[in-house]
Amino acid sequence: MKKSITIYDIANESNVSPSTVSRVLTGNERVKPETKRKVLEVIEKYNFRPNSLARSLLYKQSKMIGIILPDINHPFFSMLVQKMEAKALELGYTTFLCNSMNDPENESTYLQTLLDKQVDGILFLGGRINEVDSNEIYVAEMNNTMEQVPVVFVNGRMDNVNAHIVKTDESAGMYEIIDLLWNFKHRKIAFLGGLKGVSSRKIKLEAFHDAMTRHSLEINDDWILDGDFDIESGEELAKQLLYMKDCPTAIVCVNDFVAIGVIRTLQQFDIRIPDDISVIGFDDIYLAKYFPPGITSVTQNYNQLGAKAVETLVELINGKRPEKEWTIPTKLVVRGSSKMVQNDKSVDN
Amino acid sequence: MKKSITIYDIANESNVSPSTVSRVLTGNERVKPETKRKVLEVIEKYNFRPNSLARSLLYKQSKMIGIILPDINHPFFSMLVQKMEAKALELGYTTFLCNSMNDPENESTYLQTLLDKQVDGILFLGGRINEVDSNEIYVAEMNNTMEQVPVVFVNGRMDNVNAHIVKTDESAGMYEIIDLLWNFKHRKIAFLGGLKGVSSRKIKLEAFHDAMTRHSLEINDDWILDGDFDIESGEELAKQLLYMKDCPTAIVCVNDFVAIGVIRTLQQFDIRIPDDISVIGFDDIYLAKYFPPGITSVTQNYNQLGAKAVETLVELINGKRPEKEWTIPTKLVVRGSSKMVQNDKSVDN
DNA sequence: TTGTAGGCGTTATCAA
DNA sequence: TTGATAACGCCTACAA
Repeated sequence: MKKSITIYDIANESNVSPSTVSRVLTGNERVKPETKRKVLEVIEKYNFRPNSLARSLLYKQSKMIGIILPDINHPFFSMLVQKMEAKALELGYTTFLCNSMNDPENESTYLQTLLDKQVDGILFLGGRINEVDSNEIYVAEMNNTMEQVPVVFVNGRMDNVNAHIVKTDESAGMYEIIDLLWNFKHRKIAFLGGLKGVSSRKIKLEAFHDAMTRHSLEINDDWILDGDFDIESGEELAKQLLYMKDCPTAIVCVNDFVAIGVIRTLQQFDIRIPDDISVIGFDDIYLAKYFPPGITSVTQNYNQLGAKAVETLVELINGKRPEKEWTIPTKLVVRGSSKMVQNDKSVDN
Repeated sequence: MKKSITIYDIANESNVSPSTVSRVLTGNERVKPETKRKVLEVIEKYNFRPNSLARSLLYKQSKMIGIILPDINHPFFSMLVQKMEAKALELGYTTFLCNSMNDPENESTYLQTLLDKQVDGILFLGGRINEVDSNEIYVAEMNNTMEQVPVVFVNGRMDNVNAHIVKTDESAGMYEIIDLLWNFKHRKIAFLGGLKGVSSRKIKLEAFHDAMTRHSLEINDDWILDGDFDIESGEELAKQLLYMKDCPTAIVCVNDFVAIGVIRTLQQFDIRIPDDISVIGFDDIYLAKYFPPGITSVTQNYNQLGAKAVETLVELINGKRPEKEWTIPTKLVVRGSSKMVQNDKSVDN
């Protein structure tokens, strides 16, 4: 099928040596303009391009960055990955995407595959670096990986793994949310969703506690429910909430998907959003703006987050010493799902 | 940083020759159990793994598949890509993702990059293979690419490019939609969205015409509006529709995003979905199920589509002769956004 | 300015 | 059963 053509072929046809062709290709050394022209002609003619595998072998760098993530089908990751790819390209790297599908074994396999393929560095998102308690084996594996190639964690960390970290300020985002709700006179606030033991829930929940306490707001533990990160979970948890005698006036969700589920379920029970209950999401996915009544959410500044992660990794690759940990600010986006509490109204069921 | 360790190191430490180490690694030839054990021990000790670049160079195959697509951030593609990756992995290949961001220049660059990286085959989605009129330069480029490596088009084609094609039966999907609407007694049907000159619009629109004619339904050209494939476009087009004296009772959208936009706008104008107007989408993205009132849509059978595309490509790589063109059936999913026309109701404005 | 030779890490062939 | 050698495609000293 593919009679792949090499510098030797080009050299033959141009009546020069392979090294001269190579020189023309790299431009690192000078070649007589005339021979150069001749060689370029032949290169053009055959549409020749050097085998980057052979080059990588020689240079000991592949100009590839590996990205391990749980699931590209989640808008948070697909958005982030898109930004990362763009930044990597800008810096002369291509990216190698690996969906672990949240299976730690897949993560291990991919980690190994990426090393085999000689990527110059790895960006790790979600999965094991998002577990509150890190599994010893995975810690060992990560550390072993990091001996071979630089690794940057995005929005996560692992105990006993001294990786560089780039993350969004999820805590600050949560403070903003509670501040908003406080200003909107909400005093009865719930926190819904997220898997127990997953740090993106834990971080937000801790900030939730802090912020509530700071405003001297009482925390009702019945209103703090864990589940998962998807729409179904939001629906499920909202129902649980509705069975309770006392209901909150505002619900903070671990992400926008949960918020969507919550909103759907509440509406099915004829509870109006935001008139009866305010609902807040997190991540500001594309749909947050469009899902009626528009979801108040916290944007993770995908562009900055992705770019900084890639930049940090590339600096490490180049032997520089970037910040060990870098935090990207978040920003609250207020939309229709939240509003000021109306004194003349109350929710009972 | 990375004092990369080679079979020579392993050979030295095990007091055998590099070739023996290689034999242990590949398992292609027999080695004395005792030496094998010894070598494996050292391999284990250093956590050694062979450099796959070097292997690829020798084998002239990288076990990598390139995927070029417009934008991973669109649920249609992210879902599809996820399935493709899984299937590729199953067949022993890793995937190399490239977001062209709908820029033909990026497509060209990536095509070249993938060849440079010696991928064994390329899956091409969207972009230039989705243009009704193919640009000559891109045609030439595609043909040139196909001389070097097998290429499979997914849901697209190009004039004068004789590539293998795997696609969903978008026409059949549209027939199903019109049949449904017919059974629901709709007689006034609109078609909204999609860029003119993009084939995924053209195919659906042609099927729309066919199906309408088949049912002897009159087609009102004012109700056939083009725009884009996103939510904003759906909103825009719905407004245009509302300005007209006569309004359809059902709106068929080029995809779910457009449908979401249409539904939003109609609801803002106090038009009830589906009581006043039925709205149909296409693609059955994750959110179609959850966006109130639930969007009736056509699923593209992502799993089958992705798997078949990868299988076809891998067969080509292995010198087999798969079907030149393969069509995956679609399936209509009926949800809350469509219903039977109520005779006692009419929509005027 | 250009050519020769050696090496990047691996595997396959051939000989021992 | 094992080792030496050449080859994959490219690049860079070094020599000419």
